[in-house]
Amino acid sequence: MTTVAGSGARKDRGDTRKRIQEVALELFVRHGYEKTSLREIAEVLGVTKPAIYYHFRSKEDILQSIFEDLGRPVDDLIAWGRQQPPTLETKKELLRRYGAAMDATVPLFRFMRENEATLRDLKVGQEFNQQMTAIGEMLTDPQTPLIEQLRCMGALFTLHFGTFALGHFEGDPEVKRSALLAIATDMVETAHGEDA
Amino acid sequence: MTTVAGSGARKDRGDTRKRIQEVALELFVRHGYEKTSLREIAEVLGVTKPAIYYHFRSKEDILQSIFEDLGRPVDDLIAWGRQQPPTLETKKELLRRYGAAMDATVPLFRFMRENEATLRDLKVGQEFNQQMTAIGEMLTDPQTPLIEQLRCMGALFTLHFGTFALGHFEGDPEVKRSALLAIATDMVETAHGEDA
Amino acid sequence: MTTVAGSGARKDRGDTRKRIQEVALELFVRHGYEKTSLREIAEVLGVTKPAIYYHFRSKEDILQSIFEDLGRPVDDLIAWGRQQPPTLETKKELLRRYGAAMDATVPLFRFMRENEATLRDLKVGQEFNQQMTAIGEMLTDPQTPLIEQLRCMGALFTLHFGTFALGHFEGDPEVKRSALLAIATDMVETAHGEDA
Amino acid sequence: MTTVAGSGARKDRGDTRKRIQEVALELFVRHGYEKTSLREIAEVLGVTKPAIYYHFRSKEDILQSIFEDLGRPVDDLIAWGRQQPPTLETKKELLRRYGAAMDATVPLFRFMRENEATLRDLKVGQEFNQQMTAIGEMLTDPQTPLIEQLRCMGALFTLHFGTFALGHFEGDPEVKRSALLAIATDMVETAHGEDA
DNA sequence: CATGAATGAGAGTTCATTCAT
DNA sequence: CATGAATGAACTCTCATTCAT
Repeated sequence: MTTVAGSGARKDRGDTRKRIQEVALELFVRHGYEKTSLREIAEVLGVTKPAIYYHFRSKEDILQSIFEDLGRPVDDLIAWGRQQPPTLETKKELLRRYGAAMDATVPLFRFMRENEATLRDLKVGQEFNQQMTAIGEMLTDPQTPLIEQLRCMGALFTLHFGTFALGHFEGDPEVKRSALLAIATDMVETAHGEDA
Repeated sequence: MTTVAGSGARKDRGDTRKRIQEVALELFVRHGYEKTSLREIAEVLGVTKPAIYYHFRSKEDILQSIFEDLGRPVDDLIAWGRQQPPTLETKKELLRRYGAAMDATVPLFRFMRENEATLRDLKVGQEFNQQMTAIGEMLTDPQTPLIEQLRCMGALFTLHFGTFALGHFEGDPEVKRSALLAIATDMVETAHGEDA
Repeated sequence: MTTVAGSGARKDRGDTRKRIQEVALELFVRHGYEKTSLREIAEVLGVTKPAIYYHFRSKEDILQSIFEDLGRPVDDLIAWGRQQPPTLETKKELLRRYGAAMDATVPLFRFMRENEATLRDLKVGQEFNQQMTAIGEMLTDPQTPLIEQLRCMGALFTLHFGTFALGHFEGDPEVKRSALLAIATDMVETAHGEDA
Repeated sequence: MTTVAGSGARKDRGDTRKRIQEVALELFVRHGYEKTSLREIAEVLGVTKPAIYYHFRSKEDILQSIFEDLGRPVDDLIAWGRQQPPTLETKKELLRRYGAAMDATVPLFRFMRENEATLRDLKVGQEFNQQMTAIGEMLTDPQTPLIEQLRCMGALFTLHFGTFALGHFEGDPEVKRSALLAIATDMVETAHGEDA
């Protein structure tokens, strides 16, 4: 009935699953994970709750799947970092790539930051924590003085949390982003004893 | 109704209210605000739920009161800052005092950071956000180049979020704290064109 | 629609229907009727739920069909019994054949016994109850004293429920079964005033 | 408001808990455990579902509590039996008392029998099974021939399941009960080599 | 014959909150 | 000050069942 092949815009295809992820992430970001109910997600999508359960086994599973799809860039980044020599150049590249990865998935990162308590005992939250920790470890060299380790960590925080605060400042987004990266880079250079 | 400071020996010395706050904060920090139920709080305290409602009008009210009591140092800090000239020295002192205020109430700050999404539409969360913003504004001078504004903000982030990460590093807590403060101070000095 | 006995090589030899029955009975026995979901049955079979609905109109229909296929021996037994004279010899033969019928379909009987409450308002459960009652009536002669009627009924219960308890005793299954039958036979003989 | 001490019929007292148990048992017996919903129980009682949860932690907990209250007689019986010598007289007394215990709690026993599959993986069901097994073991002497062991078990089954079937027979309930007990007693006497 | 996708109904459970006492 | 008892609303999740394909 609703058939006919042709070109165009079908009501749904196999994209329901993806639409669930999109809507869920949007609502998770807006209201928080706990306060977003499946009823709400279903309502926005115009389907019923069980329809969601056809595609995902549980509410947590929706989140999990979002992370698996969107979190990959950071996973890749970590894998890449582990194969590089721990030089200053590597660290600067790490920051550059991390900033880019964040930028591509700001909502996900915002969600992570804002729901830390909730995610703590959700499998997915622990994985994310490990990601952050892993990158932190690549940036900080245990051989160096404490203050320099902390400075590298500060570089990461400046970049990470600063990204979310960029909205408070005026100017071209691209310019703001590279300014932020420049600051973070300065910090690791300072930590390595170079002149800024 | 509200506790009177005044004189004497009250039946339970009015500390029930305080105990509720303490237990609540501890559980809020541990499990998150949403996932902490009043039943749990009451159970830990060994009282019944209505007993809590005698002291507080709602769950949110408990949180509110905690902030009013514990968040005052930051309020005071902001008030102080507003009366100072916007010099480098002021900024350095701001960071120093902010670090000290955090230190005195780490759990509260941790809770804030980890429950941002939840708190966002709770009155108290907005107030906190204003606090952070207010301090940020005192540190950043809109007249200076964007990158230096961002650097000052990075100093705040480094200090703020770094505090929570200090546990990952070895060493005397006092030493770690002052190292962190030194880094933040470096950053605002750099922003002001001074040599680090 | 319904399977045709007839000739030839069907694509999947019509055994899908039978496999559904087998798996369903096994799960019904293991977890109970209510707690066995069609999803579970479908999963074990490696097919989808609608595939089951192709063969059966409803969950209850699956059960119904199992009974029609496996419950026939008892139906036949009842038909046979109704054509015999109500002698002691007939009763002994009834017990013998009932024991044999049970033995051939222990799982079904076990399922019946363990899900009585559930089955009560399922058509199939009522039919089974009528079976039990019918056999009971053939064994008990309303003309005889109450105690002897009860004794005959006790013979049936001993045989029926004892069968399920045989696992608790050691020994050759065949030996145990005939011992049980012997006891039941003793009882009806006693009821008929014969020496055991 | 609804106060006033005096004699009479108060709307509730502390008996809500007991009323829940009564209604629940009645519905469990009538429709089975699984098919009885808390909504139904609440509706019959004229309260809301959470009211039930104030008194019981879960649906299973309701059942558990019913058993703890009503199942005690059998527990006591088992305790008593374990302190007696394993004589014929003891066994006869066991049957007598078991019959009496059942009679006092027919609905509970009926419920057990009819919901075996459901209860199997509910803690309470396992406990009940142990009860039955315990009494069976007191009646059967492993030293005697298999057939006599089975006969004793048959005595228990006759008494147990016969009790539920008594409704099918006419006559004074008291008379029917003692007839049933007499049959069971006969059986254990026969097993002990005595003349019936 | 079979599947992917969806639905309506309802389950058990928990929550913040409110009375009368 | 505090309790016992209860409520309304909402939650996550599961079920048997039904389509169009």
